[in-house]
Amino acid sequence: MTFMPDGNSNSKNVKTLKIVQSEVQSTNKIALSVDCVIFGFDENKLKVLLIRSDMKKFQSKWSLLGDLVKPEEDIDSAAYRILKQRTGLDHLYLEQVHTFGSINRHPGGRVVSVAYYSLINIQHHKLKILDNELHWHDVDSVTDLAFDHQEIFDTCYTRLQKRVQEHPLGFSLLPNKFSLRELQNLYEAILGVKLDRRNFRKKFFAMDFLIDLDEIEENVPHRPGKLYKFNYSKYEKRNKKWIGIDF
Amino acid sequence: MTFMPDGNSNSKNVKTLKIVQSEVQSTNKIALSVDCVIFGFDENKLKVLLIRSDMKKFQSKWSLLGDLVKPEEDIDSAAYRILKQRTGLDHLYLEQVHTFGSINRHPGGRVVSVAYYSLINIQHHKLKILDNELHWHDVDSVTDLAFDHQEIFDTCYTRLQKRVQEHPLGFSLLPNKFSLRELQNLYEAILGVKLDRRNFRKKFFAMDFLIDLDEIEENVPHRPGKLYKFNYSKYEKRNKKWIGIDF
DNA sequence: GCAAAAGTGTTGGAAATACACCCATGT
DNA sequence: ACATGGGTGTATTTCCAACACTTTTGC
Repeated sequence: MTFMPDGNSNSKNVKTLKIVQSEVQSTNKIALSVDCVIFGFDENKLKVLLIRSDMKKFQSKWSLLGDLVKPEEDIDSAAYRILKQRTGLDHLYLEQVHTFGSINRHPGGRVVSVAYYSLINIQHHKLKILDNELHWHDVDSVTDLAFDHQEIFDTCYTRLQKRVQEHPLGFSLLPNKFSLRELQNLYEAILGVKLDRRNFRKKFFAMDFLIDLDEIEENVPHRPGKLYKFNYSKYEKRNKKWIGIDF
Repeated sequence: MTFMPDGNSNSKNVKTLKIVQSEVQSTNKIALSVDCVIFGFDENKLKVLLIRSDMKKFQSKWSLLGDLVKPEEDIDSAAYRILKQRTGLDHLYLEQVHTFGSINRHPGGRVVSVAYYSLINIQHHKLKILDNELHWHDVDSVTDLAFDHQEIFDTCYTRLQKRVQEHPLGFSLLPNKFSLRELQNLYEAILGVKLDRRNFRKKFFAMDFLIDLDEIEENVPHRPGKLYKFNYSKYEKRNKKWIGIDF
């Protein structure tokens, strides 16, 4: 990055560290925050974690989980910290999506927010902190969030829908052992479509990233399905060539 | 976004505007910048605009075009401003890619940078401002940039390679009227591959987004090719369904 | 035995790939 | 005439979509 004071077109324009430091200090009137869109999957529905806004102005509205980034904190670390504080969880899939920087997006002042999304397995981690009515909402019912959180949510949801088709993210929403039916329900919930069961199975078996655990479901009121887990190490070694122009 | 002072677990935690404002002000010790990776295409090579770093510490290194975001400036606007200042151009394709926020990425202090990339047609806009040795570099020769600009560049280049296959971005790098050979050269340069000429043509004709201008190239030392332009309005009306799970 | 979901194959069409020859122009 | 790239067609393969019946288990 280069600093360009207005009107300065001198080509011998070299700055000492001290000059740059004072430029940085005089310009840092912008606060930085992180907002997390945390997706989960339960009862064959895609869910998202929301809380009641703790700002008076948005008192009746739902809001994403976020916080200001501390001056000495990496932004990715801030996202992990928020996840940890809100869900008690570490080591989750977390992806930066977009940075929202409209001037008036936040009533408290100029706050630029970096949006992340994360996927967590609802079964494995019951929520322990329930402040501000923290709980899971069906993604379909998410409307009219506080701040510009609706836009952030929509962006993250769209990103998830795209990513889940290109990368095996979805497995982190499922139990360690899952049936193909559960996997298909997950994809149908995320993408909002119905898929042909036979073709779905064919596709996943052809990928050859599922490990047959030689176990079957229990306590289901019908013929139990076989259980699988995802072969991450095999997936990591694959080298996909991705040339395919298609608008 | 929600503010969560450490240790505060009161579920009636509602904040007035004044409280939030003071929180924002006490935390805004982070400067925000924008860095632009500006791609062009010339002589069948993909190019990128770089300048010499104007910081003493990186004096011999090349650097991306960037600047601090002003406190009252939208981040997208800042990116357009930088483009305008550096190239004299408006109304360009510009896409936000990623935000880089490591603690020590900038020697002048805590600076978080939002990366954008842009595509411009080198033929149409000769550079008029040449401060800091601004000029076009072959993307293949870009190494060892100042700051963390190598990482930013790599991220943007990878993003371009992906996007150009899904959206008709490439046309903004070409003249208004172009031959299919030029189009293919562009794709080959961006993706770094060789493509079969006949299949390439078949694919683009099948898409049916090219308008045949009934004109031919001039001053070429061989049989001249037909000229086309891209049918943006038809492209906008298309509704692509994009279900296709494929890791 | 009945309900409910598991499991399994085939076929036809579409799209991608591989590949070779003639044509138009400038020199 | 020749060098250069423009322009075209076909055969093959691969992938995807559509579609129906039998099997296993719980009740």
